[in-house]
Amino acid sequence: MEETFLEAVKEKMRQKGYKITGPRLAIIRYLTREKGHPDIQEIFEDIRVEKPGIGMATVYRTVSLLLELGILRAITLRGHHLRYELNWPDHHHHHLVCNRCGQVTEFGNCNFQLMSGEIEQVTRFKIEEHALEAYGLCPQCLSARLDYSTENI
Amino acid sequence: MEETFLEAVKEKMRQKGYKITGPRLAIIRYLTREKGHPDIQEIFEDIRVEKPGIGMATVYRTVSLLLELGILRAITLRGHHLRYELNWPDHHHHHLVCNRCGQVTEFGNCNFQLMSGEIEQVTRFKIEEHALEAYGLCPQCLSARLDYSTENI
DNA sequence: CTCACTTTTGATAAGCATTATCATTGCCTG
DNA sequence: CAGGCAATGATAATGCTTATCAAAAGTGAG
Repeated sequence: MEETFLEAVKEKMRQKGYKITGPRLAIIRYLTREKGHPDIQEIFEDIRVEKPGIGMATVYRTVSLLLELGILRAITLRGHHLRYELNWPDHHHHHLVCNRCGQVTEFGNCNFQLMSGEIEQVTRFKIEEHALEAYGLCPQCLSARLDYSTENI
Repeated sequence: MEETFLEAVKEKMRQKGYKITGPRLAIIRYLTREKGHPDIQEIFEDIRVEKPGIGMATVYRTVSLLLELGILRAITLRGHHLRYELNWPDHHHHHLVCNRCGQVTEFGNCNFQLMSGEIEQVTRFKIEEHALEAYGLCPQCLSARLDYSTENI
């Protein structure tokens, strides 16, 4: 899976005439390993562990290249700074963010298509994509809060 | 409606001990008039028409105050910079963004509650809020594109 | 395999947006 | 209406992102 994806990425870069360099490969490999939603700073720091000489500018340039190629997707949660995730094929999902600890979970249950027809009729837009974020309390913070309420009875 | 809302805002500010000043009032009044989704620069420029002496810092400070009080909501569309809209009571809606011209339209048809139960069961989160954005082509850009395709036949 | 060409890299400077500082102004309570 | 303190506006400082440029590295031809 990871290897197939990596090959597909390389092929896409070759097609567009971009060179497959050490820093770029390191970043792509890191992103296929990392299953979270790192921001640019985290990417930089993690990559530096294995490639100490890498520069911040290269990380910025590589990230925007991968965005342009559709390999990477950017998400903003609560309007905070950008976080990134690989755009795995056939992995439609959305994000659930804990209001207390900030933990991000993915969920796949999305029946947006049930609304989209109606929205298209009302607005006359032709909808191509959508993004959904839900905010609430994760199981850990939920039980912590329940404990706290109990204490106060 | 606008006046009632304005009074409610003032009351909330008084309760929290914030002073009701000229610049703050001007910004709130502007936001109740303006029905779009201005960014901080637009707010600054529009306010300066009626209050030429106002400083950018005051606009930033007032916007974050209004966000803190829940009077204003921030939205990020496509991860671009923040835009703002008043948090009118009982006005649940989402945003539809044109991929070509950037026009933003609101829509109210949202049946998120149909998914939320299932998501809560699967993830064990307690969902409190959600945000949905749809991207596509607005009616104008849609017909422009159709014309264009026709030309190429 | 080597060379030559072109892109990419890393270090650094430059550019913007946002936040902090601080003397002055102006709300608000008594 | 006067005193106290928060808010303002101008400006400096900060921090994130992009631009610049010489050196290094990838690629394709021979």
